[in-house]
Amino acid sequence: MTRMHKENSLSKNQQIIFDLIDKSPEPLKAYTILYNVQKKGINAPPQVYRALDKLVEVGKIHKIESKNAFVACKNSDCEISKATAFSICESCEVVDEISDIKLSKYLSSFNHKKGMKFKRFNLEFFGLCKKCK
Amino acid sequence: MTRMHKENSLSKNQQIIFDLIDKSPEPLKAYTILYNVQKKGINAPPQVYRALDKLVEVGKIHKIESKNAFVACKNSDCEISKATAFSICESCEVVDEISDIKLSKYLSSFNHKKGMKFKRFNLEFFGLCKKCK
DNA sequence: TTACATGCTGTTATATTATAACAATTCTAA
DNA sequence: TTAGAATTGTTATAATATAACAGCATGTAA
Ligand SMILES: [Zn+2]
Ligand SMILES: [Zn+2]
Ligand SMILES: [Zn+2]
Ligand SMILES: [Zn+2]
Repeated sequence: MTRMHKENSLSKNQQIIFDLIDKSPEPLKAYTILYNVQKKGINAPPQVYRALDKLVEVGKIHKIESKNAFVACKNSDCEISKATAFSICESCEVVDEISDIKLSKYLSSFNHKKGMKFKRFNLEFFGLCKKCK
Repeated sequence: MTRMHKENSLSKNQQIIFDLIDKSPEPLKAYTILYNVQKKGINAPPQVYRALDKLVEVGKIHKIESKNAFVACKNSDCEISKATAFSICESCEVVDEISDIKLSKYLSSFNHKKGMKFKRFNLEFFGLCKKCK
């Protein structure tokens, strides 16, 4: 495989899987991804999960924890995913990444009474989107 | 089974499983729960998951989505779990439910630009607890 | 009473999500 | 060019969660 020199580049499998997630209008589950990349020679779950792990690590995608599904970051990689917020429609299941500076600042500077210093947060809002309400 | 008349009461299985979670200093996973209640005659996963679903629904417990584990609500049942926030230590895995009125109000009144009205949120903070940092 | 609806239970089987373990190859920096 | 790191490919298995069906208890309506 033609490999570029460094840092920002994704490996072959990572790129294939990122492209699929990035094109998708909805969060994708790991096995949905697997079925959709088998034609590209990715045959087994570990190949998918490894790529997903890496993509999450570098902030190219996020995991929607309440759905076990993955979306591409729409938000300059969220400072490597330290501060993520999503709106999730309980009816049509559409997920949008929220990018609200005030919200992000507010939560990033939130300090726990018990002396814990937070490095990261994930926030998931649920409701009905415009179309569904 | 002796059935009480209504509302607040939990069924036998629900009570057994709630008691176990409530006593636990840490979040419990479904199969950990299963192993621990087999002596009480709860033998199969659906029995556990059904009780968990109900307990979540009535706000007696919460699911920590990033860990697939359950904790008892420490916070007057969080208005039936409409507004939950947790701190999670990435080292020792201790989880605390955050009850911060200002935070809760701020998030409950947060409105999405795209016109979505939120009914519920779940927030998970990650970091190192006092002991681990 | 009978009939029906609801909620809980028990059970088997299966679906879905995720990782362990190992071998081989490719990339990168020195 | 060579050693380490990252990535890949592969098989098997672990961990998490639900489908489907049957039974029983309670409450309510006919
Ligand atoms: Zn993002
Ligand atoms: Zn919708
Ligand atoms: Zn609570
Ligand atoms: Zn800790």
